[in-house]
Amino acid sequence: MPRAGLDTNAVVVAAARLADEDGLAALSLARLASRLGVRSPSLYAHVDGLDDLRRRIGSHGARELGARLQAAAGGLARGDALAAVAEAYRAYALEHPGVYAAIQQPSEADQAGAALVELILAMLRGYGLEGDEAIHGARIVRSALHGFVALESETGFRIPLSLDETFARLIAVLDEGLAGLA
Amino acid sequence: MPRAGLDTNAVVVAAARLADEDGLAALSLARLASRLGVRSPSLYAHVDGLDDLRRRIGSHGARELGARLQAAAGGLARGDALAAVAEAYRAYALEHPGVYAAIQQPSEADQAGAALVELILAMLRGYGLEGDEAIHGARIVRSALHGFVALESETGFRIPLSLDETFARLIAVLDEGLAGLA
DNA sequence: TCGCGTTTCCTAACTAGATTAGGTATTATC
DNA sequence: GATAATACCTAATCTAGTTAGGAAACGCGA
Repeated sequence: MPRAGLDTNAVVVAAARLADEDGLAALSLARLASRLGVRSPSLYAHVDGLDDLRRRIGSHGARELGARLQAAAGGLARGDALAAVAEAYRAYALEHPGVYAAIQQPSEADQAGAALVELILAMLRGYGLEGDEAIHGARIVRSALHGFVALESETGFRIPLSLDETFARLIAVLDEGLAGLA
Repeated sequence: MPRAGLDTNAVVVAAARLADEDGLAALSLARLASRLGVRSPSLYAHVDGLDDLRRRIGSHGARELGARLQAAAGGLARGDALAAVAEAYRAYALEHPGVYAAIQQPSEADQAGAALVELILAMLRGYGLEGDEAIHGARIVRSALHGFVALESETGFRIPLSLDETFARLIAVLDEGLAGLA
């Protein structure tokens, strides 16, 4: 019988899709294998178990998210850059909730996560932030964006009131706050 | 042989401790049972399975966190109240990482979560925020606090630079921002 | 084209953990 | 002291992850 023709990348991509559809917690090797038309032990040829798979989804996602943010920020500065990056960040998390959750998992030596921070740091230079102060600023931006997005995608916000408006105000508060830090 | 004398509350409390020690993901009925000196099926007399247990840990935690924040805010207003609540929030999450994670799980009709929002809304009246604007403000505060705390407890911040200082700046940014929203 | 190694994939088997069914013994209540 | 409620147990089932070892497809050089 013919082979499925899988490789590590195909497995990770399919797993990412599955995680986005049903949630990262519902991702299992058994379900992934059946979706790929393969038995679960076969996945071990491409991936070193479930933990490794989740880590790979995370770093795949971090790379993808980084590219999106990079593209969004292109050519813009200060408030415009911040707004564009924030929108792109939120959009990615909503489109890819499972992958986004996987990105958050602690994994050592993840250069993709570091690249995200670099990108934000570059943006903060537009606010006149350098050195330690820029790092504080980047952490604040990440905290705000991650918090909003995590609460939004886990139904943490229950009151029926426009989340778009809340997010716009959050960006405004960050913009002012970063200007104030400099 | 004598009984262990468990009830639902004792099970939930022990589970919360276990979750804080080893992480919510590592919480299993088997480990909990063995810690309680009981076989795992016995837990079903007190709790309706692992999902139910996690939900109970979450609402137990939400109640506890709410009480801490309430106590922290007592008698203070505006920036002082905000700083005290923020510190208490962060301290709780660091002391109880497993329980804090459980609080985030979506569970319908959780009046404890709603109480948290009420508490923040009350605090925002000090900033002159009412109605929809107050709700936006509360969401922003929650986003910032949750984001910081989530990243901190999952080792999301890797650069060696004081997190206390970052947190102080975050509070300052929120304080200014809330004042600006009114 | 043949043979060769590599790689993908398989089945069989083991493990741990959640869960259900049904029974026994302890505790509380009258 | 009898009776009901209820902790708790063992036995058994199910799902999922993982390991071991083998067979078939693929790619490549002779």
